[in-house]
Amino acid sequence: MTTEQRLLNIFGTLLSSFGKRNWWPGETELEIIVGAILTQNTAWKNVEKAIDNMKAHGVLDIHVLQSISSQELGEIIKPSGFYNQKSSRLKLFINVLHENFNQSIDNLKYYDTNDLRKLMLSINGIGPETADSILLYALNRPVFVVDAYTKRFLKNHQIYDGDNRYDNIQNFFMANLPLDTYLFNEFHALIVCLCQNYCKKKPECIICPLNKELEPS
DNA sequence: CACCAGGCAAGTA
DNA sequence: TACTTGCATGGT
Repeated sequence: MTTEQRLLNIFGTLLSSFGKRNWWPGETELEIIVGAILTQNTAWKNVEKAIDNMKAHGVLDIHVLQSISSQELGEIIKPSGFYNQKSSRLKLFINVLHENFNQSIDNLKYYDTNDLRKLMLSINGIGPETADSILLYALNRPVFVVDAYTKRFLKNHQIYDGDNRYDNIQNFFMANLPLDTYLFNEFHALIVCLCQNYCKKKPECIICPLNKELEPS
């Protein structure tokens, strides 16, 4: 069996076990981008509170975000933690939209995926996972998102034997799967779902859907 | 009480 | 290149 076949089998098992995840939660591109920054090392539940606060205060808007002070924004997003860092990071991203994209997320669509990724990685506070989450979930680009769950999943199920570097793990998926936005969207969301339910620690993985599939009795 | 959560940057060896 | 630390709230 090729690596591609194995990955697609795993994807199929996860999809039939958990169903479509409908990621990313968020009604607009801006909300997805904001969520991607706010969820850095933070439980999604807390991000929801912060985003609800932003909506209640009417600041989930690129023009309002441009004019509001970093301190004031920090108070609003407090439940998501690291609020001083994150308010600055949000404003840095908004600044790029104003200076390079004529104050419109829509203008991002005219740029090449690799150029956009480099630009985003040049913004302080946006690392590879945040950049790729934005590219995949807000801008629908076929980019595979790697996170702590992905690494645990690969290790626990002995799928990948390369090193632990982000770009190499990402390349493992992208070199062994069709570059399909829907596939990458659903696959990452399913890995998160798997790890949140079964793959927390290695022993618990014995009962996870993947092992049931691999060990027919 | 300790530990973790959909990371990142800056500093150290 | 590969660790370590600060950032901070809220849930288990």
